[in-house]
Amino acid sequence: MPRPTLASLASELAVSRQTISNVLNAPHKVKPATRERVLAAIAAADYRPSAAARQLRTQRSMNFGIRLYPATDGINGAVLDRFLHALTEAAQSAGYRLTLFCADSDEDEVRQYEQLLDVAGLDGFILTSSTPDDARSRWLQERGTPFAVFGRPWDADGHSAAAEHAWVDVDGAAGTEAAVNMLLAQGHARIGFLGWHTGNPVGADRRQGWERAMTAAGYGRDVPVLGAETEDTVAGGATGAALLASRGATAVVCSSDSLALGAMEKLREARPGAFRPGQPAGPGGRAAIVGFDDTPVAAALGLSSVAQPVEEAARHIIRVLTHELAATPAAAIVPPARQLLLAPRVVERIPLPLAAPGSD
Amino acid sequence: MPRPTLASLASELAVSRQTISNVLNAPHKVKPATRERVLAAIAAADYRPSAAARQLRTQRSMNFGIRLYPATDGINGAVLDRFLHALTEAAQSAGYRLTLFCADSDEDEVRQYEQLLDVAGLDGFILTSSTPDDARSRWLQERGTPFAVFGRPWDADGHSAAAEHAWVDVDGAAGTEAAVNMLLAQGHARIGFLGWHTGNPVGADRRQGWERAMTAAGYGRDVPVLGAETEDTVAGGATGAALLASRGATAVVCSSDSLALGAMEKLREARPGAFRPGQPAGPGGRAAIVGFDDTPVAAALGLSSVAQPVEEAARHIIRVLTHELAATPAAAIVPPARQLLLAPRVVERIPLPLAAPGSD
DNA sequence: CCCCCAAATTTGATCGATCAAATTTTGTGC
DNA sequence: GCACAAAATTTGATCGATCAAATTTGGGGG
Repeated sequence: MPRPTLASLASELAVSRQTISNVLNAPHKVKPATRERVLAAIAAADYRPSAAARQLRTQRSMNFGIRLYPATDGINGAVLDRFLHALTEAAQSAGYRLTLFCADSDEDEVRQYEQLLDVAGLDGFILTSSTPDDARSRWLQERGTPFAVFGRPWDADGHSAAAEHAWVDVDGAAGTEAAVNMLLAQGHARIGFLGWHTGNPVGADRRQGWERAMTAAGYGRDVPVLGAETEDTVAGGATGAALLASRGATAVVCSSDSLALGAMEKLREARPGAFRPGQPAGPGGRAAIVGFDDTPVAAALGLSSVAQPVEEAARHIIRVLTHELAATPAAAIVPPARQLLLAPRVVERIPLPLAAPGSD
Repeated sequence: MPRPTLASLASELAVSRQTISNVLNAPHKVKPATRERVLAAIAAADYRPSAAARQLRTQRSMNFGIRLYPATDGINGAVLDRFLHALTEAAQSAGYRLTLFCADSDEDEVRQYEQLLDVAGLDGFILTSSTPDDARSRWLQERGTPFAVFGRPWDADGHSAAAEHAWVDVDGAAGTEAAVNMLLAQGHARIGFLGWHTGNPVGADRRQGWERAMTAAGYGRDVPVLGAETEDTVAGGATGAALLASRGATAVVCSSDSLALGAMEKLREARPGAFRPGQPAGPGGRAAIVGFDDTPVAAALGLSSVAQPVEEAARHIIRVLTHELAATPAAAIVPPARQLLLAPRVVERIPLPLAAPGSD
């Protein structure tokens, strides 16, 4: 038995195609009695309208596109993983689907947009990283294609910029600030920061939170001494942490879990005492390290880390996009914020006592 | 200016719709001269056929579906990440797109199949894990929907089973076997195995490779002593490794990088000497640990690991699916293997000397 | 009981492609 | 030059939905 269509259902029910269509798309236009009858038949026949036919007529594919980046560093990639899952879930429950694509570069990405818009008729895109003076955003904006970015817009100098388009981001500075405050509460004073040596504005933002918190606590003069930058690797974290330790840091806030992992490994066996703050930071009085992104590695090793509310970010992005695409007379409902900065939260953990001195 | 359509292009060129359609879908039916002329016009107008219209007529969406699992353990999740990327890339260059979806359970997954087939007209599915006596495979098989599985079929008892459907898998046993052989070559003899305590057939397979290699090397009598099973966490790895060490193991092959990470952490500071094989395994003569999946964490920490050729697996899956969906008269070309077991390879690494004794 | 207006329902056209069949063009042999 | 098949091209119908306009139904007032 072939799949039911509007026409087949209509003749069975002795009503017209349009009535059934109205039951689904404009129920108020149908008399309650018929509506019930039609709904029952729809359920009985397991009828589901064809997306292709609908798209052909309405020019809506109910599909968003998202670029998949090559898995560079799976440690941090885990964040995007969670984001993608949450996005899919949110899209699905809003009646949208997600289409994946790959691109070699940002220019290629724009080429893919063009293709996907023409061919698949995608209704919008989700960008998962914003670059300074982002050409992709500009292209989409000019073309009038709905899109939302996970990441704030940055101007060419790496400063937070104003933009028309929708975005959601996590307030990195607030995250490092909270991390510093947690460490201060634990009795630390000489709190270092280990960041990236790239000009990445995201990194600069995270560093700023540390500076702000340190200054507010009256340790502003330590800022020039206790900040270090390196490449975003475990080895870089180890080297950087050693440097900060030699400068007297008893705790380190890092820009990533990779760095934090390196720092943790390095400091695990460092001279006892050197990292002992007023109050012990954890078993064995080891240095306190805080990472960023709260990746599974951090969870596995008992590393404190700043957690981004990516699920919430994803849900909001879908909310904004679907609102934008909704039928116009939505004046009644409150539109979601087109620009939203979410606060992260620090996950405090006690390091796994795996290799604690004296254990076997 | 609106997007060009077959009709608009046709009237411009003073040929019929069908001729242009033929140029794209059956070039041999068109006289070379007209073909050139049409192709030039297509390129000039940047014409791209609408997937929705095409799908409506041909009942082909050029779209595969794949379920996204919640990111449970990002350490191992990184493998699926790479797989997904490779899949997207391969699909894209074959002219297909990938649609994501979420499901709460395997039953819900089948419900989603039904929906996606009816509504979006997906052409096939890719399953990324096979369970013993898999109900999803059975459903797809019965319905005649094209699909391919990343993972071998297992019968209800957890043994490798025969199946009609297409699948690709990585030979886990061959991987652990190779790992053991590598360790043997390094001079180790008492090589332990640390696996999962779940009845998971994938884990059983990996354990078997170890047993096989140990037996072949004449250490068969050690097998009952040097094998241990625990939960798949870093903590489990630490505990398990300690146990195996106490039984005299000088090296451990693990079922996952999580376990290996725990083992490595634990043994990093273990009694010197206890883990020193005939030939030093690495700096400081520490125990040799081999993980599984070659996740970024392993790379970051210098942990040896068994690497799965997921990219190749992904490409093959797309090859099989596209072949299945290709126009029937493909008798001329060699069909790709519908069932394929790929060999993994051991990535040998020297542990990062982060916390080597005597470093600062 | 009829007229009128609003509510409910139906009809015909359309989105943009492909399929199947009809038509025109081309080429060959005599 | 002509008949005739093969090659090339065109025409009309169709996939399954929605839009816009036309038609039918129903209820209230005079």
